[in-house]
Amino acid sequence: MRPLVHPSIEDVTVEGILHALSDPVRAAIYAELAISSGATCSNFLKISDREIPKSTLSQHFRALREAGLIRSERHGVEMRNTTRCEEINQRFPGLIMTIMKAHQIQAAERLRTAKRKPGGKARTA
Amino acid sequence: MRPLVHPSIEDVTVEGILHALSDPVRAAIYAELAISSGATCSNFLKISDREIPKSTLSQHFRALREAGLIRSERHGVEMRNTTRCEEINQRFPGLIMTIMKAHQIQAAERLRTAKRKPGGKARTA
DNA sequence: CCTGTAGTTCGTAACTTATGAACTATAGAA
DNA sequence: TTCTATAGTTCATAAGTTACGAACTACAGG
Repeated sequence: MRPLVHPSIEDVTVEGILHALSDPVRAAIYAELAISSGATCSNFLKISDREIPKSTLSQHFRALREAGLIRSERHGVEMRNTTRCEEINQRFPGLIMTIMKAHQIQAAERLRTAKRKPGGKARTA
Repeated sequence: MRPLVHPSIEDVTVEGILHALSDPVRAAIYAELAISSGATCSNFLKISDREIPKSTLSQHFRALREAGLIRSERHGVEMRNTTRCEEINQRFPGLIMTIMKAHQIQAAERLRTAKRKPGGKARTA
């Protein structure tokens, strides 16, 4: 089994970070990890009311890891994941925090909108 | 020819913004537009030392437009593009600015690294 | 060594993106 | 009005990426 890849901080790119966090599932995982550090992969088999298959989750963790957003370490049979936010914040000040904040704002807004028109989804096509 | 789509600001999503700006060509276009407002599509046929085909450019502009990042208006035979940064900044404070700043930091760093090892590209695979 | 749990890899189907060729839209000249 | 040039869009398709089930590896505890 190929060893885990963790890019060194100089190899972390903005494109990579943005791409990784542009997926709602990955953004949710990352947000959760930022709070409950050390969570394992299968803590996320259910996230934001959605079932995610194990293989898909594994790929998402790989994407986060190879973008340099998280660090994963094997502990016995499971994988402990932690964010690399301090390092990234050194290199790109405020980036992660601002993105997470924006995701929060959006989530809050969605809650409010959902209450008004449940199940709705408008488009100005 | 189908009319231009500009999502209303409430329909703009963080995922959409991140995805749009996670492409280096689109990030470069957006950065340029943020300075020289009103630029046209073909002002970017050459960007960051790369030739971009017209059809590809057109798609990139569409991506930026449909993510809500820019506004495009026909003026005679050409298209004038402007950023929607004020609107977005209202909704997601600091998001765009921080991302552009991070891109700048990275570009500056790349210049420095390029001087040291010209043509190089390392990986911690 | 057997079993269970945690996660990875592989193959493939579904989706996305890049691009050349052909098209539409507009301005200005003949 | 028609002709020509310029700016940009659309379409078809090839190339690349992503999702996910099935089969696998890795480790812990009987």
